[in-house]
Amino acid sequence: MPELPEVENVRRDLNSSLEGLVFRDVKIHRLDVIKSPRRDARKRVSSLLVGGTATGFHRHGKRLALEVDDGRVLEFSLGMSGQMIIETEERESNWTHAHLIWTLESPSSGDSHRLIWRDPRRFGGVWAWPDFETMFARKWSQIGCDALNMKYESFRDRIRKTRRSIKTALLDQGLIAGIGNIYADEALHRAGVRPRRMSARLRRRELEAIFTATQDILLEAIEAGGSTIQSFKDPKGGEGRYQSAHAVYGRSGQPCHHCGTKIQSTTLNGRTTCWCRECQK
DNA sequence: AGGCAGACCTGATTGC
DNA sequence: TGCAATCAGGTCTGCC
Repeated sequence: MPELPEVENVRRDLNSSLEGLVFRDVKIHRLDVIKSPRRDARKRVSSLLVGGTATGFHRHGKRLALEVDDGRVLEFSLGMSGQMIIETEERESNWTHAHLIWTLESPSSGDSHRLIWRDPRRFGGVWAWPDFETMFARKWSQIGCDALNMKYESFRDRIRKTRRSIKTALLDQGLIAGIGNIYADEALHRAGVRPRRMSARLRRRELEAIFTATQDILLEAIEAGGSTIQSFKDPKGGEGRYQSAHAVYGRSGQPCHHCGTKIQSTTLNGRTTCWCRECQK
């Protein structure tokens, strides 16, 4: 579900709510949500940040990581339905599919909080790492550069050398990390480029427009709290507001806001794809 | 190389 | 109201 703007909102919420809190305890309700590969992972799994103080809140593309003061890191991929939930003592709910539940404590006030990893569809996962550098070397450096933390030249070079459609290329996390189905369609509409255009044949002008549109839309979406289509909620239970700004995604058959033409919809690489045949060439 | 179908899952929505 | 079919912000594998 969540793309870069949604994950960034989760990161910011965790940062503002959990920084400086101590992980006191964790309850593991489903061990198989932890995907750590190494044999010694079990030792790390058994503690899962417990005893550490939350100090780092990182994101690369759609991936998220929590770091504690002794260096340990937990990496999260939210998949389609992964959710982080922060609750205070007074407001505890009984969540279904709550696979991991931490208790955190404020060293100054003594207040306690719960952090819940919930993932009904279980397309997401959690990885335990000894430190940020190891995670970066083995995981984050292997995926593409972050869509927001990217130079135009690097974007251009990556897109130019593939013969796939531009939409497929934008969705490829190995090229550029963070863009998913919503924001790929939205960026291509704003840039005026059809999703099936071959990446390697795009003009400089078009590549620049796609780059700019991507960055602008991701930033606008972050500021709007992301897009809530069915189920996205930030850690405090809030919904995104960017879905009302969508120009094409989820608007098949409705008039284009710009020219009034009916928004088209098709399937590209198994993903529903929406575009305007007048605004996009 | 790249397109495509299918697999992994549950839940919300749609249509009869 | 109920029940089945369809669809979903994501990856991954394996086949042509």
